[in-house]
Amino acid sequence: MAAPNDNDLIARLEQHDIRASAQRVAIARYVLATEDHPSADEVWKAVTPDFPMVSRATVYNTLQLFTEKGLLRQLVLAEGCIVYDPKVEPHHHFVDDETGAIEDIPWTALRVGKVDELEGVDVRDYMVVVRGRRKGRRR
Amino acid sequence: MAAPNDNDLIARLEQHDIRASAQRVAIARYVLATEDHPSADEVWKAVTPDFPMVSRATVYNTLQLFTEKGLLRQLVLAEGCIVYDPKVEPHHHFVDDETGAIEDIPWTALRVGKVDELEGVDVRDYMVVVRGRRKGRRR
DNA sequence: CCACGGATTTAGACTACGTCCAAATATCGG
DNA sequence: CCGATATTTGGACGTAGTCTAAATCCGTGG
Repeated sequence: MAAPNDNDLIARLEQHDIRASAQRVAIARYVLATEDHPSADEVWKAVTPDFPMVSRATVYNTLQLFTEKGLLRQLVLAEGCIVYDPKVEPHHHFVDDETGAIEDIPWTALRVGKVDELEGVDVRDYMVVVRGRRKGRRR
Repeated sequence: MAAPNDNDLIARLEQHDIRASAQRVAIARYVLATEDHPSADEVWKAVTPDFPMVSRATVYNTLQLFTEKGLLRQLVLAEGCIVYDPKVEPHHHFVDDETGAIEDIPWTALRVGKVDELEGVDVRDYMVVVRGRRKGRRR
């Protein structure tokens, strides 16, 4: 992931049908190269020192645009954003894309293998998170 | 999940070393019986109509307490809490419990089975979320 | 070269959510 | 009943995210 130069970035944006404005390139420079998983606000904070006058709204809009165009993925995994589950035994979760509702999936409904082969980590807990939509819903 | 009466709830709290105050029972009444996966604020909003003067701080503290005592689980899955990932191809994630850092796990490092057997859902995407701590870290 | 119109960006107001703290209150053991 | 401890309170505070109307940018056709 060698730091791409701006021409590469611009080409990449245009391949995805995105007009390459200065702000968008500045945002892409950071967010397309990072190993982190930044929140929108973290992206804003990271971009701002180099490009002092990007407004928050632009960063939020741009990240949304990049996601629609397939340059980024949104993960619902932000630390500090907690939801409580009264079912304490292990189970998996389904998240409905339309409503955001979270539903339980029984532990035995899915099979996960090779977790014990992961290197360098003490696993406390794991689960599968499935995203999609429920079938047979009135649209 | 027949609505448990207050005596059951009180017994359950005490089994977990929690003193059963009126506020705690009111919170437990909702959060231990729900099928939803409410955020702390949603719990507060749910409890407040029946028990008008519970402060937000109490709800937050109590949920934290219930979690420590094993009555609840915290899920980092709150809708609207988004983090961006420039790696758009499928992969899994590891979340470090100490730092909250999110790291990628290659798709092939884990094996997930039976996803296609899930009933009633169109799966768009799925991943394993592993939580734990990295080994061999200076503490 | 200029003017036009759509695309993009902007500042800042606004809301929601979560944290923190010192003071008030409730509860328990003796 | 008393004092000590546990619990709750309200309200101030900070941060993250949304929204909007106005300003600006930029490619295109004339």
